[in-house]
Amino acid sequence: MVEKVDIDIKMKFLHGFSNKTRIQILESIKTEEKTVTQIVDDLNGNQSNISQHLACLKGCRLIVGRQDGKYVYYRVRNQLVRDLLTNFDVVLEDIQNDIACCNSHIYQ
Amino acid sequence: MVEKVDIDIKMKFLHGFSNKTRIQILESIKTEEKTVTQIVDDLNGNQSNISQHLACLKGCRLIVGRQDGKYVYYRVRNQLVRDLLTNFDVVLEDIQNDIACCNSHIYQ
DNA sequence: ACAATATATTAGCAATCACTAATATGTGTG
DNA sequence: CACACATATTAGTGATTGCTAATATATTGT
Repeated sequence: MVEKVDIDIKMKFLHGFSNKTRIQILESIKTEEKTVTQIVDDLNGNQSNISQHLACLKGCRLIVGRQDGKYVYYRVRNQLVRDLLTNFDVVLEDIQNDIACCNSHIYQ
Repeated sequence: MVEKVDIDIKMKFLHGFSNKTRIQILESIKTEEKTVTQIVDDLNGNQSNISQHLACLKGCRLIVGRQDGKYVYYRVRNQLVRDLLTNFDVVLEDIQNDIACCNSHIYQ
């Protein structure tokens, strides 16, 4: 049974998924925690930019960080969030199949 | 098994969830199809605005519309998308519980 | 064909967002 | 303490987004 959720908290949460860099970060740390530098290298990104998106994802409660010496390791919050990320791909695969079979659809 | 999905198509898809009005539309038609006017009334929204978001959601492949006379009925694409919407609430409930128990967390 | 209703589209503007560069903070090491 | 490295923060700017109002298109009934 799913309880009522506040729409504004929900939007803050969903905001986490609305940017390509953030999605790439989530995918990068979906199965293993990584330091900021590792993520920056992974995405071939800008350190400042990645740090900002990490702060955003942390604010959205999608990831958690732990400090270890001079490194900060980030990981996806928990299995529920990982499942949600997988669920995106499941739905997307379904959509892509549909687009593939029915070329009468105009993909805007 | 989940296949590779194109990141840009994925972002287009996820864009559908990044706006409060669009989420409200999705929730409004999650279990039953509705006309544009019904949705406008439901959300107490602006007709032009809602139409634009409906076009966006259709482009994201999250909803489908069918014309019946002078009405257009919109509904959530399929069960997979409905499940995804439910999944949002499941994860969110978990996050809210966590915020509720651990007030040492600063919710920015 | 005309009026009424339903929906879509367009244009313009204000608000939000994402990026870069520069700088600040924090942590370990010689 | 000074230096190197890791990460965070800030400010500024260009791009994207979402809203409203106005208008266009489509469908039905008379």
